[in-house]
Amino acid sequence: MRKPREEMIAETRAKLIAAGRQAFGTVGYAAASMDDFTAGAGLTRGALYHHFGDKKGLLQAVIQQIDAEMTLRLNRISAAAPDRWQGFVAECVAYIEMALEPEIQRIMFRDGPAVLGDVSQWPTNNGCIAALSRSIEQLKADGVMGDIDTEAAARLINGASSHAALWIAKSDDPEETSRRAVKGFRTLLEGLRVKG
Amino acid sequence: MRKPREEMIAETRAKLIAAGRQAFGTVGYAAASMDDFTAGAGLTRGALYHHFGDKKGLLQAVIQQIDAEMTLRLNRISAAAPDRWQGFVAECVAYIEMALEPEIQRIMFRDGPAVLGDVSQWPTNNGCIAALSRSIEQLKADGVMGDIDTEAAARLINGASSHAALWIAKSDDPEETSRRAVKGFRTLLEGLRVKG
DNA sequence: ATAATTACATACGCGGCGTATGTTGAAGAG
DNA sequence: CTCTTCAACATACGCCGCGTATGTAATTAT
Repeated sequence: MRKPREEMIAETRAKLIAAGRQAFGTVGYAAASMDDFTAGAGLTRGALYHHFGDKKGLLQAVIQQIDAEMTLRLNRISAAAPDRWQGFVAECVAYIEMALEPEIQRIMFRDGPAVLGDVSQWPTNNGCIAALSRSIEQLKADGVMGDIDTEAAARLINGASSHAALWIAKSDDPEETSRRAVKGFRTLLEGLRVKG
Repeated sequence: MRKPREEMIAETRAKLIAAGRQAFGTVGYAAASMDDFTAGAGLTRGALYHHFGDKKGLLQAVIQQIDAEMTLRLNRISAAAPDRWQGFVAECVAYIEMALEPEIQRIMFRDGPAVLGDVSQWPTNNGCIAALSRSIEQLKADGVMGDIDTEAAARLINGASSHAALWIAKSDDPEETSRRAVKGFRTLLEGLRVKG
């Protein structure tokens, strides 16, 4: 075995990220004790501080991982659609649905921004914004979407989506609320489409 | 002086809310030490626990106060507009601008949701959502806005606004970004307007 | 082979939160 | 008017969690 060392290190990092992700996603960032969830991974806080600097550093790594997964899912969805507009709409709806998952909601839309500031602002994890922006750019090039600032549109849609998800998740009847939200969302997007 | 007692109590409550608001709005909820900011108000943590139960209780009171102020401002703005549609747009733009104020941004859009969950969900402080909903309801009745679920529209617009504010506040050039955001936002709203 | 660095674990102190326990002064009963 | 009671705070205590400083074993470099 030439380099089991690096593998062990990567494994340790992965274990810490997984443990943190689990804890952050369930009890939340503030209530997650580093002693507890590192012990759960068979490690100590020493390892965490060594690899990630501090608790926020680990959160950052967790967010980066989740963002990558979300971006991948979004890209697959838009690629599978019959045309660009439908792909775009499907992408937005999927974004809402992802935001319904408790782990994503808690880490990406709640604790993340609260602890690290606006997460989508950093260079490392703007994957979802970037994915939305690319779709919008293409739609504008195709003449399907009217004249609107690309990044502004991406941000606004992103905000509307995440808030819609919060609304749905907190409602008494998530199923019904989800239908209302998605319907309203489609109407909103339709308003951006060039009429033909 | 008939009842200086109740006045003293109300004053104490107001002092605590003011001190908490100041601390939460500047250093943030998590970093705000109850010992510190209560001492700054000439009180102790004992008074805080007596009146508000715990730290979250105080945050709740602070949020309620700010929400009332924001609602008042929104209502005045929409009332001063020449027609309902312009009033609605002005209301939305004002909402973005309010969300730019550091105190509002920090307390209402960051720490509030992170600590208490979706703030707009509670009965006590959905003032801004309610204000938006009323405007939308009237526009629909006037035939100016198309068929869209009122609450869904209010939520989506609310989400887009607050996210836009975050984007602006964090950008390198807030002035320029603000122009882009507001312009994009107007375009988005225009898509909801019935064409005539 | 020894030195130096990496990858963790252990130990310590500090600050903050929540609670349990005073203490004071005002309102109500007789 | 006095005594009781209770509200409105202040004080005191213990626990937990974070960050850092330090220790240690294993790997790499020379």
